[in-house]
Amino acid sequence: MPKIGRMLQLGFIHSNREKVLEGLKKKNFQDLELVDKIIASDDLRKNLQFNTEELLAKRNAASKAIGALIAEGRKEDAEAKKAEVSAIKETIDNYALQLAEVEALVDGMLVRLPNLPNERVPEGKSADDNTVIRQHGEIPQLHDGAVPHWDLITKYDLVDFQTGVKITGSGFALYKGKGAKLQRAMIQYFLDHNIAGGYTEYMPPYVVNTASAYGTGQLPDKEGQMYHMAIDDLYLIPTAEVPVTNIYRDEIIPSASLPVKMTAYTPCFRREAGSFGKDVRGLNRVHQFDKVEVVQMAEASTSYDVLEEMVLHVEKLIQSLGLPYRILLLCGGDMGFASAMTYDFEVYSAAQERWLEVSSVSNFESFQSNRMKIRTKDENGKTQLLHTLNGSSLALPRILASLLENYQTPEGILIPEVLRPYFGADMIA
RNA sequence: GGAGAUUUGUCCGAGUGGUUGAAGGAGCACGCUUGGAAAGCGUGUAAACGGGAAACUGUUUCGAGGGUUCGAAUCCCUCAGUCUCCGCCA
Repeated sequence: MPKIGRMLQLGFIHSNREKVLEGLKKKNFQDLELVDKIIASDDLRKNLQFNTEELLAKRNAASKAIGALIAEGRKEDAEAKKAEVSAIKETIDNYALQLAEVEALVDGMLVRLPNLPNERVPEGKSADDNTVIRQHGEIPQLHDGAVPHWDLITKYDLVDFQTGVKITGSGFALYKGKGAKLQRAMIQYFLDHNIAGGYTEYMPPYVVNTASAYGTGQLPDKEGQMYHMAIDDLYLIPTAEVPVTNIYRDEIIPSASLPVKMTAYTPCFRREAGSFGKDVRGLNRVHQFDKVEVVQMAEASTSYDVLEEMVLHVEKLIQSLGLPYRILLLCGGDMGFASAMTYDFEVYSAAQERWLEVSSVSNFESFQSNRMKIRTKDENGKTQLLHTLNGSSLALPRILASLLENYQTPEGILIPEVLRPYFGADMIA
């Protein structure tokens, strides 16, 4: 485990034990005893740290004195002093060892603690308990003989799953011809939409180190869900959020540069073990998919305004594609590990007759910035943790699925107006 | 991948074992000066983690980790980044 710094969260846990427990319960976190274990271990840690530092201070003072004595030529006094320091050395080493152990213990427990939900997050155990904030767009009436996207994909030769299996394995799609071009068109259009919204485009590495994966909270929580390259101890990114947020790891951002708004297109890699049936059919769930992400870093006082702004930004994008969608406020039990509040966007997939999640917009408050030490200076010159936020704008495969299904006609698949300049045609026939 | 050089604060840069968290400069902030600005002068200018109501104070940090030593930016080891040459390569 990389060093992620002594967490400021500790002070909060100490003085808000009840609140922390309450929040964890809302998030459906099972291992509630962890909180008291952390508090106890941290008390021990402080104690050890105090004792250790006291001895270190003593040693430093004595060592300085030795230097002075030697300078004065009082060799014997210096030797006597040396013996004195040597005597406490063993104790120091002993303490330091214990301290390191306890620190590792505390850190190890702390990284397993999820973020607390915002007060406004509703109670609930699962996706069934999410709140629909609003719904928009007509559910299209499909013509007779309308089919799900996996059949359309075959019919128009847009994606070749069999060959993807041959090349790699199941869940790896081979986009082809118009299918590949439509992907590229969407990526380009989504990025342009984000740039117009004030986001700066980035092309980050698609592979990250463990420090980055810890920073955004993928580790240790989602260890098994990322592809790991053992030889180099690197991870394939599950989302652009990881490299993009880590751009500012260990940085102090001048307040004049806030909020930081970034966007990036990347492929995303997810192992997603243990799903089956209609959930993974066609493009519903794949191991590698394309996504355009938006990330913001904002001052704590404004982060919930920023969250709403990001929701509107994504909403406009979906609207422009003419897809029926709804926005959900996730309940405590359905939220991600690192999030304090999450809105999910779902588009309607007319032939499957179900909602598909295409975006997730979250405020992480200081959970990620605490791990990554992303800070700013306030008016008083004090360093303050920033809040980090991110959202998909958008995840492509399910958008493609729903575009194909909703826009199918007996003559072919209509391309939404906004994509036509990028795609170079108004129909796939 | 091989060989050599290098890695110091916001930046440049000094520093080969003893008040060095770090000279000097630049930048930045504040103050003085000025009709105003520039120049000039003065002062200040890292973070993390502790103790303390606070003033203040302790520890750690000179690429990262380990070691030697009473004491390390300075010596040793391992790893990483950068640069140059060679090799390989889109």
